[in-house]
Amino acid sequence: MLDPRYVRDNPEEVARLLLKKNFNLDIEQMQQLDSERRAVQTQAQNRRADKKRLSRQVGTLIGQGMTPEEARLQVTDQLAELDSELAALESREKELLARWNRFFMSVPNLPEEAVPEGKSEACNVELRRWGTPPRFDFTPADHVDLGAALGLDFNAGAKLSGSRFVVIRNKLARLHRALAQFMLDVQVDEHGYQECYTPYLVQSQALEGTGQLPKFAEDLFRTSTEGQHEPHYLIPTAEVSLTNLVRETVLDAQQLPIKLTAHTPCFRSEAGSYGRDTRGMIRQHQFDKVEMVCITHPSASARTLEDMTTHAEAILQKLELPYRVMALCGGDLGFGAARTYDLEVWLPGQQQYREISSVSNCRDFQARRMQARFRDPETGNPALVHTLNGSGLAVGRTLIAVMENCQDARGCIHIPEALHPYMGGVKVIERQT
RNA sequence: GGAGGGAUGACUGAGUGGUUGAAAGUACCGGUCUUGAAAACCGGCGUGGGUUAAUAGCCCACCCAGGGUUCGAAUCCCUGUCCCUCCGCCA
Repeated sequence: MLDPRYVRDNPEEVARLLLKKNFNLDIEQMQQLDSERRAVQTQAQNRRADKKRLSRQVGTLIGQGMTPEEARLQVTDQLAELDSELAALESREKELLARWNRFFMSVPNLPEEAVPEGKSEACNVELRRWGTPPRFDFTPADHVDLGAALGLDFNAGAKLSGSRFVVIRNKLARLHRALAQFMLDVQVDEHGYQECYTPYLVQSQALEGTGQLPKFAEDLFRTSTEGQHEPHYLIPTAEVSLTNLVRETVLDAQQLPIKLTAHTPCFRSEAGSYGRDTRGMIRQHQFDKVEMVCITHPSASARTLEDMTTHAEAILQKLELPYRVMALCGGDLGFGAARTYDLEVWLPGQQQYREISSVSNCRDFQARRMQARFRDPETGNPALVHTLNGSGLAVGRTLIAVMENCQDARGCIHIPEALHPYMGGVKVIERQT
């Protein structure tokens, strides 16, 4: 959530920045809702103050020796009047507050000034490249064709669960596991993240904290509401579990930064992406990811975004996979992000770069929703932390990248050296047939 | 699945209808003392919102959440959520 006071005081600037993100802020509606809410709230508060004074009077009168009945009689007339007034005011107050909340919870984060203009991913700006796409003296196959003989089984996935699911077998499954282990080890051992194991099912509050709810319910898988339990949602990313670890806490300044990582499956309904990336395992309902989350002092988040990006890049470099770093334009930024870098890996089968990691600075947007704060030694008061998240990396897509970049003319996969310790001696994945 | 016990401020923990936003302790901040530090002593110390030029005052709300009883609720009643203990079942 944006700081409502800031929005109130700087509506034009806020609207201008939101427009960069393809979000049209209706200033008039916002101001009307905001001022109406405050007006009604002030009135209701004043009536409540009156009422409080009356009940205190009763207490005083009883203390002076009056019987409770007598004392009560002193205030009944005034009270009846107040009560009817209050009832009307309070129901309006409640309704306005709910509307106000819905409105402000649905406004995306402001992009930073440095974010490039642009409506769609076509306007993203390439910052740098690493590595050179491999040259083949044959036509490189994509991971679907390669995988057919190596244990990548989309039919089995469909049989069990429908479209956008996959079963992986044999050495390829081992490679998938090796990648996740390798990534987690690098982030923990080399970059100092704390390894976490977290729930894959969370409650709605957690998703509200990170911004998936209330706006993007259709992207999530929800458990049935059978019984009286609150529904659970499958996490669309470990960002939800890790970031919400600091929800409703006041941290010591010395605890910052907090660096967390976890390897989890992620579940996305992919509503609205029908027909996109239907071939292969680029876009699945279930995929594994190693996630990095940093909780920082507000002054450190810009720097941390750069650091986290290099932490994600380190994985690709160790795997010797060519990639480029993109600064997302305003129109391509996620709901909670103020600034995002995407890492795109080269896929020879598609002859293009495809997203494999996304690193975002959410500044205080999620922190405000979560009430995640630290005690600021300067003021002695709690202040909102900044939150950042990034993939380090998406495991499924990394598997694809390794397959396509490390294939040979026979359709075998040559495992990058960094993974050898994780592959139990296997250096080449041979075709089965 | 059965039986019971809980949820109070950054933390520990009192408090069962009337200036209680809430004792006490810890932590934290300021001061005295000290060469310095520690200890001791004194003082301060919740969050959100409204009003406002104000991070000054004043006001409202908040003792898990939502309803209710009452002139008045942290305290009584109902519902829900979460946590814990014991038994059963179970990866």
